[in-house]
Amino acid sequence: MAGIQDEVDKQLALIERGVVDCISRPELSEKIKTSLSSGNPLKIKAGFDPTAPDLHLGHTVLLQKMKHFQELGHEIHFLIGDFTGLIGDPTGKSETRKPLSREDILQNAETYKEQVFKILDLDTTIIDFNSVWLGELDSFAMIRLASELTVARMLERDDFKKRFEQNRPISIHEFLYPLIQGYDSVAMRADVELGGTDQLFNLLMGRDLQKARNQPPQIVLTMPLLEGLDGVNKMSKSLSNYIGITEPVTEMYGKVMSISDELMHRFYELLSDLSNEEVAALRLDIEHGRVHPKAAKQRLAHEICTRFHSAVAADDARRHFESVFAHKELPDDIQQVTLTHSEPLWVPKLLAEIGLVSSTSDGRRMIKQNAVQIDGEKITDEQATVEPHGELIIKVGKRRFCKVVFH
RNA sequence: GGAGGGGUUCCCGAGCGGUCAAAGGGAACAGACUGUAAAUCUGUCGGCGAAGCCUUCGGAGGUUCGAAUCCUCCCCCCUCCA
Repeated sequence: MAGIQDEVDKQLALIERGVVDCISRPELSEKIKTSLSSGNPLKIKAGFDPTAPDLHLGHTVLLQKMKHFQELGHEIHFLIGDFTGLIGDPTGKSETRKPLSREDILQNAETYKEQVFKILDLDTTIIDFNSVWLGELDSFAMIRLASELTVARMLERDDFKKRFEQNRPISIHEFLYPLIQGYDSVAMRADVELGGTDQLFNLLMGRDLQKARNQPPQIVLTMPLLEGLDGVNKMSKSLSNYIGITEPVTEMYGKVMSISDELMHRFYELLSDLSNEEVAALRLDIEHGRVHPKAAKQRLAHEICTRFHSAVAADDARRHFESVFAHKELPDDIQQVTLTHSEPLWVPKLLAEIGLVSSTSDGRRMIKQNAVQIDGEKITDEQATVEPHGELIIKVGKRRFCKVVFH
């Protein structure tokens, strides 16, 4: 019997790592114990909204936690909210989101699948679509569901409460969203549901509804939200402050290197494999000047790139980064454009033509701002022209390169 | 059903007959400083081979020498009362 308790404690330790809320721990402990003694794995649910076809590092915080459960032998359900996506989740932004078409959702779901298994184990992950059971829910059942919850309870949700107090609109269908998400847990008989801290209300809703139907309530675990590249807002596609897990390795490496030092620690905390102690130690080392922050960031960038690409690719990305930005050399995979012209070319026009700037006006501006180099020479005259022969290496700003070949 | 508020350049948001390509902030971009850090400072931020011209202020018309600003109709959003 002592053996089981040890195992329970071991599992709890891994599961609780990085978790913000756990509701509730005793129940979780109990569930694990039951699972161990019965040999039935726990059903772990995590829902994904099918709006963003690209998973980013923010999502991986949650996926890593799912992975932990998977490693412990539990049953992972990757739930794609294809039905809820039709409604539009009111979460976050205080305005209603426009619903997606059926085609979009399916398309997005496919893309999700391709990406999820960079982290989760393909063979033991179960992918569910909530349209399977929600599509069958008739108006009757819907009304019954709605009767299991009060408006007052709904208004406890922060987002709703604020809007209600400020006399801003709340559509009825927004109430339906948490309700339906909760119903998913009922339909799935989930043991545990995972989500970001912003999902707490919705996750608890699952517990309420399960209780209303005499099911053992699910354990709710929330994970911290990862900040985006700006270091302020949460990482999200719509704010374009994200690092997508399918991005080219050099992009990924570069983006990690561009984050602030403060944010780097956060990334270490939430994304790296280092233990909390190691992360804290690293922070101290940097504060005391024993480790250069840049080195620490490189290590982080390398680790992340390795996870989503490979160690070799990460090495390459590092070399690329060093040569282009530290030594200001030209990248080797420079984009090439072939042009045919007989007359001398006005530089702003050329820049626009090859897409390095958005218009000749923009090109003029770049020249005025000393941002344009041709064959290593800075262009200072807006009127400058170029002979249409041979090859030119053009650079705009720090990161825009193009090789032009004239025919 | 009744009363009122509003739609401005990527976003927020001023402007309410000429001096408006439109204040201010944010984002973004460029330059300086660096570790492509961050922060900071400076500049740019509709288009055009350009000290001039052209297209923008929800849509369509109209008044005027002149409209983002006034009028008419339409579309959309919001609030309050019932």
